[in-house]
Amino acid sequence: MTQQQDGAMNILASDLPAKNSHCHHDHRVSCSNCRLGSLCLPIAVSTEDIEQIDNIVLRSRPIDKGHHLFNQGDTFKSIFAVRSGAIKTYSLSPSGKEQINGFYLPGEIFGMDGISDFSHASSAVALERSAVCEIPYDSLGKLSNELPSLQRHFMQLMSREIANDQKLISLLGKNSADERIAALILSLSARNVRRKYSATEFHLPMSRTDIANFLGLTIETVSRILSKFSKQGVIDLRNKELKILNIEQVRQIAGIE
Amino acid sequence: MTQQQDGAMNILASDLPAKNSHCHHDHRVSCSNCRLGSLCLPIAVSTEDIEQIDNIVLRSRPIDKGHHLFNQGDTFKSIFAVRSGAIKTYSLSPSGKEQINGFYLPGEIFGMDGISDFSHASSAVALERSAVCEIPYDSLGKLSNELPSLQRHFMQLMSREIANDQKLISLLGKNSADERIAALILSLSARNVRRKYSATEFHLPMSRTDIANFLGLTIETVSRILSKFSKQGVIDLRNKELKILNIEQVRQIAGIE
DNA sequence: AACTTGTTTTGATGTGCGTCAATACTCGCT
DNA sequence: AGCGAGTATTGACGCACATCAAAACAAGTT
Repeated sequence: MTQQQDGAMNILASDLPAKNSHCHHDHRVSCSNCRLGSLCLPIAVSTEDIEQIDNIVLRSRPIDKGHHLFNQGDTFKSIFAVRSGAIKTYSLSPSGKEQINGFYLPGEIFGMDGISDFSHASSAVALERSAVCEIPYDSLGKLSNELPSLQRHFMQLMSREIANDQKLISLLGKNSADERIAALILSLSARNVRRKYSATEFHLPMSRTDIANFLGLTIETVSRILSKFSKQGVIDLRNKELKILNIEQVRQIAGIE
Repeated sequence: MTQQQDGAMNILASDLPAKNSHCHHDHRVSCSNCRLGSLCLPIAVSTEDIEQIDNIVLRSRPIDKGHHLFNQGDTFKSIFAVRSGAIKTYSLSPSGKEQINGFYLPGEIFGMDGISDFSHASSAVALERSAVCEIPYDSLGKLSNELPSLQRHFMQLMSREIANDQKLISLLGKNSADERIAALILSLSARNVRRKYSATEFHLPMSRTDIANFLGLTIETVSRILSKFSKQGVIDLRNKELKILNIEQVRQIAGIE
């Protein structure tokens, strides 16, 4: 039943358990003062432990829209947490087609696909001016040995990524275009709530093309369906500003309840 | 380039790095004597360490076709390795649709989706009479603290699962029915090779319905396309016995090279 | 061997979404 | 304010795959 509610909400990105503190908008700010509060790290970490984590986190200056954090094939060194803005990760298939694997919003972690063979299986690019925290993997590994709760949390993040990917697989394999788009809207809404923002009114950081690519549709289909939802009075969409007018109906379309 | 080759092959299941030894057909046999040889555990593990692993692994008696190892929602306690037979994992969407997430062959690990919230996000069922090793997660966690290489290996397994899921996402989002089926055939072939069996002649453990479900198609489409491949002389398929007659052409259809 | 039950194949028809093409909007630049 | 390049919308049409339906096959049971 809890299953049900979360169901179509978390199709994207690592929807991490709302827990501890780390990372910030100002790129010099420490984890302990981070406005994202309980999104990044495990709640079980004590105050002095947070300092240790602070020490290994690299805080870069903001990344401009369109700039890459890493590219497919790059040596894997770090995982990343979004502080502000939005990131997409994508990979190129052998035949050269781009597939977007996820959108990552503030408080979410990405870059974990590179662990298995020490090279990134995807590329990561900023959808808008963004700030990220970089967490070197070897330091994290060492620190995990001393802080079991950190290790457990990290495992959970990866497991959650798997569970999310599998929801997306189901969405792509079984659902109509209407359902996919409704599910995406609900996912973004839920993640916005987690960040203490409005459930019904927010900015879409990605282009229509990105939405289409991510959902396995064409840009025309996405556009048409969004227009249809607008005409039906389910949403109000002007360019990238989305207002959900009837969230119950969005849930119905997505096929939950 | 290595990317390319592996590309459409590993769309399913955790295609683990061919490494160390553990697990067997006879359900009493220890990891060190396991015929699966280098598939399960990290190569870096020394002889006495393997004994430690041996001690925590539970070897059940064979599971009959159709019997479940765990169900969606069950408390997560263990991960599993296939010793013989074949397992599928699937999850039910909120609206009750079944989605197969992966097929697992001997030497492959499954059940890692339950770590994030201590409950399984999917169900696992035997496609034929199968034997599995069960590895309790808490014992594994403790042991990992002492054996860093074990921990690293486990992280790699999870990361690989993520990478595989993402290949499947790409397949479902971007590829035609022909391409999907060709990719599945290549994946099974590659995994068969890893187990030192024929690349071109093997048994399909799953039904047409399962193939269709997994690939986001209907059973009729799967059947038609397999018939077409047969008529074209690309494969020879009698019931569930598959012979690949022209693997180059299968690669071409799958869209690699 | 005949009967049952489930699985797979094959055919005829329909439709959701892709493709192609043209128009409209947005935003940065000068 | 006006221009230009990217991005989004809308329409007309076609096709790949789904749906519906029936026949063929497989495997176990008596």
